Amino acid sequence: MNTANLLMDYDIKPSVIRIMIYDFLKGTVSHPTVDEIYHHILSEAPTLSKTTVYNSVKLFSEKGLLKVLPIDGVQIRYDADTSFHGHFYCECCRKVYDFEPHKAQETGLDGFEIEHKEVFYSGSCKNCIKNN
Amino acid sequence: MNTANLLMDYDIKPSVIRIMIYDFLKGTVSHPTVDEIYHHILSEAPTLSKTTVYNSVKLFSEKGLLKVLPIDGVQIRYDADTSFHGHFYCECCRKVYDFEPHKAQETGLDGFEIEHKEVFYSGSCKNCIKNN
DNA sequence: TACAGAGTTGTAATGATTACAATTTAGGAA
DNA sequence: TTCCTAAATTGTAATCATTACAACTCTGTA
Repeated sequence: MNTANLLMDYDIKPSVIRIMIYDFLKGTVSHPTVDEIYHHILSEAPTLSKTTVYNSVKLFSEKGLLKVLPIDGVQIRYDADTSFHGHFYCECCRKVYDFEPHKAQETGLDGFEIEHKEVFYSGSCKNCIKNN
Repeated sequence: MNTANLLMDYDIKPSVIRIMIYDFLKGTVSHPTVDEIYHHILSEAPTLSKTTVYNSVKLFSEKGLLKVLPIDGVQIRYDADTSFHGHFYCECCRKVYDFEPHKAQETGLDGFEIEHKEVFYSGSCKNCIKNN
């Protein structure tokens, strides 16, 4: 499916800039930050504002089109692959790798040194559901 | 074990303030932010500086005494329970709950509405290990 | 008492993110 | 086409968590 139709499926008006941002995210495995998205798109859209990037990724994630990865506590990263998978953050080179966490043995992390494991879920807790 | 000895076991000089900070973290299940730690300890130690809290939690986490939880991308939270367990972030009330992720069915989240699941590991990747 | 090192403090700087008002763009109606 | 309206985009300023850094304080020891 082309990106314009995909965005419309998610109730997002497919402007040129939004398509460029989404295509960049979809075509990379590096889980970019806003700053990286901004600098990449800037070469094709010289008048791009960083605010537009923030607006777009916020809209995309609200509509469920992006995963938000607050991995290192400094910059938020974004992932266009919304299927369930794990993320490995290398504290040395700061790259983020995908892996498959559901097996008994993780696949995709052979030779990696895992120092910390975190499982984060989010949503609404019982109390908040009751009070709404 | 008392806190002073515990800190020494982790190679941390047990100053009064460090003991107060660790005891507060150990005695709560709320996974506090630096700001929350600061305001809580301030009533007992009126000259406390927020920089000291930052220094202390940084030292503790480097020594492996605290888990760092960059859950919401805004403020980092800290957890004195370093055993493996999952964290559920309620996007409504912003509380963080512990749960047990290793069973087929998560325990501790009955009645909760899980909207997002993230699995984050960190450490050193294969390339960085090879180059060191 | 004097000294050294670590702990603590306060201020200033950094940097990601957000708020907001102004400007531009796109698309429909007259 | 021209006008109009709403949404998209832009740029600047503000916010806020975190870090850098230099000054000060405390503790223990010779």
